[in-house]
Amino acid sequence: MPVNESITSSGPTTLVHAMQILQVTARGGHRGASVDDYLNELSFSRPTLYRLLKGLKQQGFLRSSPIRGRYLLGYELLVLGAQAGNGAGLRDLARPRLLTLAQRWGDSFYLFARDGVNAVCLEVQNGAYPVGSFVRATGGRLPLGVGQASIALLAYLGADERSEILNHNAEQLMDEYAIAIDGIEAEIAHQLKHGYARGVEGSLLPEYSGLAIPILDHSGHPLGAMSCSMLKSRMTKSHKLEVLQGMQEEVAAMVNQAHGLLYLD
Amino acid sequence: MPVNESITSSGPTTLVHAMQILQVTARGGHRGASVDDYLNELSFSRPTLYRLLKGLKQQGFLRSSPIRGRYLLGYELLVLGAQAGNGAGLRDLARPRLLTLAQRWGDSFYLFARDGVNAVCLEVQNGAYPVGSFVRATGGRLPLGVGQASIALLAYLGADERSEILNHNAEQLMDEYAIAIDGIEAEIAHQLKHGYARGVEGSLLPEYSGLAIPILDHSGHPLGAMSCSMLKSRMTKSHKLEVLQGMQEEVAAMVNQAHGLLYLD
DNA sequence: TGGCTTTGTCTCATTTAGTGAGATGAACTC
DNA sequence: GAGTTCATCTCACTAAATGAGACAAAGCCA
Repeated sequence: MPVNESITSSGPTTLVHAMQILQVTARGGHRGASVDDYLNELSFSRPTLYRLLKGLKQQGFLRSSPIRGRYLLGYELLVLGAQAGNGAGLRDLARPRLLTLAQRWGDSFYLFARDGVNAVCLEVQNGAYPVGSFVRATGGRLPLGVGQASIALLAYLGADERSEILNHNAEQLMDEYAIAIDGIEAEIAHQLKHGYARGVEGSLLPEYSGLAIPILDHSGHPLGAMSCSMLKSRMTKSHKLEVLQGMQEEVAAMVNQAHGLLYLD
Repeated sequence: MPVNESITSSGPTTLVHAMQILQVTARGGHRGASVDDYLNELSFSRPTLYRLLKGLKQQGFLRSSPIRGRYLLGYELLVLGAQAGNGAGLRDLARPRLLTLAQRWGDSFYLFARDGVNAVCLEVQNGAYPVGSFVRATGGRLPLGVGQASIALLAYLGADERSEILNHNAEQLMDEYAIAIDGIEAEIAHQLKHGYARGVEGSLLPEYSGLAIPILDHSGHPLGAMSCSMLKSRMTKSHKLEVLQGMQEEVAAMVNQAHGLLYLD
């Protein structure tokens, strides 16, 4: 089965091929990918494959597995990935704060940013209590509309942009998450009125609940969102208010710090 | 000033150029890089630059900054980076354990793996106490020889491989860290005798101290190392023993889990 | 509003530089 | 030591990336 070509479509073919190699490797998880995996899934010759593998290895984007003939993602990606997740320096600022929150309340806290029509998870900090979430780890992506953080992000985009995104995601939201646009718009209204988001109930993860608040820059555009997730049974009125206040305090402090940092060019 | 060409030397030039673009972008931190940055630091024409930028953007490896004409690392790198750091599935296993340790003892705990002649930090979990460390975050790299985790990793490599690495790093270790090979070998001996590493005293970070233990696979090869760092004043004999035991328990549990996971093909 | 700067795109000729086929060498397995 | 798979090499070929410079578009500042 050839790799999905709709995503990795245009551009210099060498580049596309290289990225396809990385994708195939990533799909292999911690076992990586074998020469055959590449040859089966991709559509270029073996010498070319080896040339690219060699190049990617030299750049640190791949490394060879202890198992001969298998390849793993290289640590250079780790460095770049850590950088990539630090958009606006947000991640560094958020990390210790998420930890504080998780330790204090025992729930799990997240930092999200917008990535096109998706929300991408920049950082997770799990607490002591068990938790179910759509994202498993840093780097996880969700279509905007799923989860409370999505709502917090969507609410502060322009109306046109928002409807464009929702329109784009509508089918997927309904099919995969059983979430209707109406529900999302209702929650956006709730976010705008009360300053926090709760997420739309879908068919998945019915026993979990969460909260999210946006992280806005000085002009009101969303830089990201902080969210938390917990068992519904833990979401008592008082706990909700406590956690919400905790999150708001941390985000306010973050934004202050950010302003100190962002504007010294 | 052109980008360091010794690292990014050979391979298909398109690939090299693309990676150079990513490196330049990464160097810009959360401010990314501008068209001029690329044109100054790299040696290809503007149309080519734009073609590559476009390609990289389509692949999700770059995104354009809110500031026009600047580019940031894309979130695809985040996904790949998260994967890359999960060598042997170790990171997923270690993450909650590092958190437990950090919460329990208040010190900072790390997961390291070997990356050629370097040690790369796969995960950090800071505790409540302030801490100084050579690595600031996930993705940080140190020449093998620096820090306690390095010792733990080096100790379980073959003698020939070890001396090759030390030979390679010797100059840098002395110049940048004021660490002598003799000292490293002494600490390796200590690791092998007592099962844990303490790190070699260099001129940097004199007020901090640490411990590390290796994470070995079934055949005794090092998969990684777990380490901790703390103010010297906190390193009492009893605290040291407690932390060490805590780390050993967590690593033992990890290795058990790993064996359960790694061998079901 | 209008001129100015910088970003981004286009065209086209040039030729580099990546490509495929198949053979060969190296490493590990049984 | 035979067999298998991984990795490299050579060489001719031409597809495909490149550079120069012109052109279009988008902010910016007065």
